[in-house]
Amino acid sequence: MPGKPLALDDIDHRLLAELQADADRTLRDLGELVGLSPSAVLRRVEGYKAGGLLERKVAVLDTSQVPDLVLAVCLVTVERQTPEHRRAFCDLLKRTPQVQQVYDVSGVWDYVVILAAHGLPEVRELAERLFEADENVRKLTTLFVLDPVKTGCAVPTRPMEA
Amino acid sequence: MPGKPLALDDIDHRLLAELQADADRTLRDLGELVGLSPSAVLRRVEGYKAGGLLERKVAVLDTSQVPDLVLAVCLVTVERQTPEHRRAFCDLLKRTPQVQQVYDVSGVWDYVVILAAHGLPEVRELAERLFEADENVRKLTTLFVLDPVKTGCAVPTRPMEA
DNA sequence: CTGCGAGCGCAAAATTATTGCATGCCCGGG
DNA sequence: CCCGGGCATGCAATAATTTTGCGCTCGCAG
Repeated sequence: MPGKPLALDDIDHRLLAELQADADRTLRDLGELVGLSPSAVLRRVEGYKAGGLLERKVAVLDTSQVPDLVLAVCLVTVERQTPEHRRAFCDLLKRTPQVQQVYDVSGVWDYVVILAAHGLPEVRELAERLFEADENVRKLTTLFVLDPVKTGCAVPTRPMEA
Repeated sequence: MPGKPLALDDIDHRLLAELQADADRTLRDLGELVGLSPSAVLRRVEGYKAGGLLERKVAVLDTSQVPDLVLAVCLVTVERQTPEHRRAFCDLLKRTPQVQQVYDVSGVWDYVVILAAHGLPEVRELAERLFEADENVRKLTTLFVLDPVKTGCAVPTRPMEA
């Protein structure tokens, strides 16, 4: 359960931006970057974790170094959106390692799913297992990624300055 | 420049999976997890970095904790794909913090772009600045994210077992 | 059979992350 | 205007973790 005071100052914003860009630095380095002592940085970071803002730290691999890796963007339209179906559908996607991201969206499509598989055959198999086998999925459009121009999950913590 | 021997064994795969799930663990913990001493784990991880497989470690924030954060998936179709335009277009996207991901895709659309902005106005402004202002962008479809069901950048390092 | 080369565990050494503590600052209430 | 109390910080001591050196074992090729 989130819900915390959440009052970030300029240093917090800079710290979060740095951590999202590269979380593999020492507290001392981060401290110098934002003008704070190592212990102060640690206490802030611990605060983010405790408050749930900072979810976790993860390693990011270079997709081009993984042999045969194929990325695909799937646009999915379902028949009817029942709560039960939605839960089952999302749970399956969450449990599937090859499913990188899932977004419930508004508009003509209902879901945008990003897959990361090994070779086209695996993409096809996933598409069948996850979508075509689902009675409730009406339409599926798969866009193959030719080039992952930019990747990451960083989000700006404050509005644009301009 | 990548290009390395790249011969991963079972332990490497498990280690990479663990690091992609949570990179904030000690070498000792990781070692116990895969059955290796801390120093052996370190040497492997250093190897991934040196080979370029492991790009970096990043902090992941809980998007629901960032006030007013709006995610959107943009499907972009361009007029003509010239190398110059492509470079300029991609560079601009790479330099824009609110642009989380960019995929060059095959099919009816040319690019899939994921935006993370503060409030709808910012999304609109970004859409104008990044796409509508570009003479070469012919069509833009924006899908607003109602719920980020699953997020992350983890990729499987080996084919499905089944 | 013998000579590498790769990778490992162990233990020492170097760095870092953590914790305790006293101080300075900002506010709200005498 | 002066007086706490809460809060965040720096510093220094302490606890851990990371990093390095070294000797050993295993698999393979000469």
